[in-house]
Amino acid sequence: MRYAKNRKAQTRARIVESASLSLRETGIQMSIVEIMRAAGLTHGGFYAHFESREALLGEVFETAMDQTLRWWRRLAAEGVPRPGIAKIVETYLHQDHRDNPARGCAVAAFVSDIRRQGPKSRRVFSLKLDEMTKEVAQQVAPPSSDLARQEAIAVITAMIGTLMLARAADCADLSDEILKAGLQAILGPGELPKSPGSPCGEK
Amino acid sequence: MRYAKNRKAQTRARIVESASLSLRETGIQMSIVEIMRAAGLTHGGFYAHFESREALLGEVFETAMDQTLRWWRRLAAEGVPRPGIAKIVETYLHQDHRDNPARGCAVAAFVSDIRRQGPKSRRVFSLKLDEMTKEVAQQVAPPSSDLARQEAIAVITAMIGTLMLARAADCADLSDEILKAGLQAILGPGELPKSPGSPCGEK
DNA sequence: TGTACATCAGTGAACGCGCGTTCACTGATGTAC
DNA sequence: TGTACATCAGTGAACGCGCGTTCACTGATGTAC
Repeated sequence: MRYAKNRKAQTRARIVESASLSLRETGIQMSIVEIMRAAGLTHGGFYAHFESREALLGEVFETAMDQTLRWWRRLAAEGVPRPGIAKIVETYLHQDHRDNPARGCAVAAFVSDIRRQGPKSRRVFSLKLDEMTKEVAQQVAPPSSDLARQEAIAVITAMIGTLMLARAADCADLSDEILKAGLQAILGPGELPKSPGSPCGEK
Repeated sequence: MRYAKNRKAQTRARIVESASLSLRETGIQMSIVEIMRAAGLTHGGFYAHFESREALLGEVFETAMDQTLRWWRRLAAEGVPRPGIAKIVETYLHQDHRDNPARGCAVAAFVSDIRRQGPKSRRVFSLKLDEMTKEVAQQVAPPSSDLARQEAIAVITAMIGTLMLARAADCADLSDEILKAGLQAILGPGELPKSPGSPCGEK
């Protein structure tokens, strides 16, 4: 071997991470040139790591959803002794998350594109979504019932819908109003959240 | 004039309508060739009607959101004497709407793309969204209060989030479960809806 | 009513451009001696 | 330790393709006589 044994794997991971950011920032029309440049490489090297653009996409869907799932788990752990759900929802519907899509929730970033992907990517999406549902179900009370699962789904869809509309709104007033309405609808009219500890999705 | 006076306007409207369908079915990466072919024309004629692809896009955003708004108004009228909101939500979260995005809700079709549009399109989106919020606020009880507006926003975001996730799910079971969870979260655990009168958005 | 003309909505070939993909090459590094 | 060689991750020019856009042309139709 001419290079440290895991050097190629590290480069590959860097490309995936770069693509994960691009996907959430630019959308599914992100280009390979853009991804590779952001990873500090030139576009030609791409095919030493991936068979095609589509192959990368599939992997990025999975990686990004895993990141989001881990983020939620971290938040839930920080949320005790309150129900973990409150910490998740407050962080998710915070302005910092709204304003930083590139490091934010994967689901909100590409839900609308999944419909048009191949069966493999669609499968991965559904499986990861199911994992996320289970995680959230454990944070609502009472956990582990059919009702908890149904509630978890409702919380997830409400969070995602709220975030996407808040991001689409073009003036801060309307956008903040949407965030607040979503927050209160999910958590009830409790005290307003003090600025949460980890403002954004990653790092 | 060599043609009936409103012939050009009719053709133009046909292009917009074709683009409105394409936008919701294919997404924002719809092509001019595709739109014009669906309108029974060839691509070259496009620039006799629109200055650019972007100009068409802006007009289609507005037209499509207007169609959705009118659809909601029709449903609200059909929903009396029950609160009109029930009719809207039940129809919105019905399988027929989920399975026919091309003729369905404009907001769900392109919320995630609005962020990346120019200020004009973003403005139009926010204005139309505000109109939709007002319409829904009139259907919740008690209408015309600040609380009604906040509730209306929550209903809209929940509907959109639910629909988008249901469309992304790759198996019917999960997708139906999402629709049902969204429905119950918004309307409460009432009787399940009998198949609504107008299954889909348009016509 | 019938014919010649003028108009311009719509056609389709052609353009440049950015994209995904390929490929001959390079040059940094590990190995053999 | 020092030198020659082998490897292959990464480079960058080149490719075909589909896209948005342009433009010279056509042909259906309204108007003038």
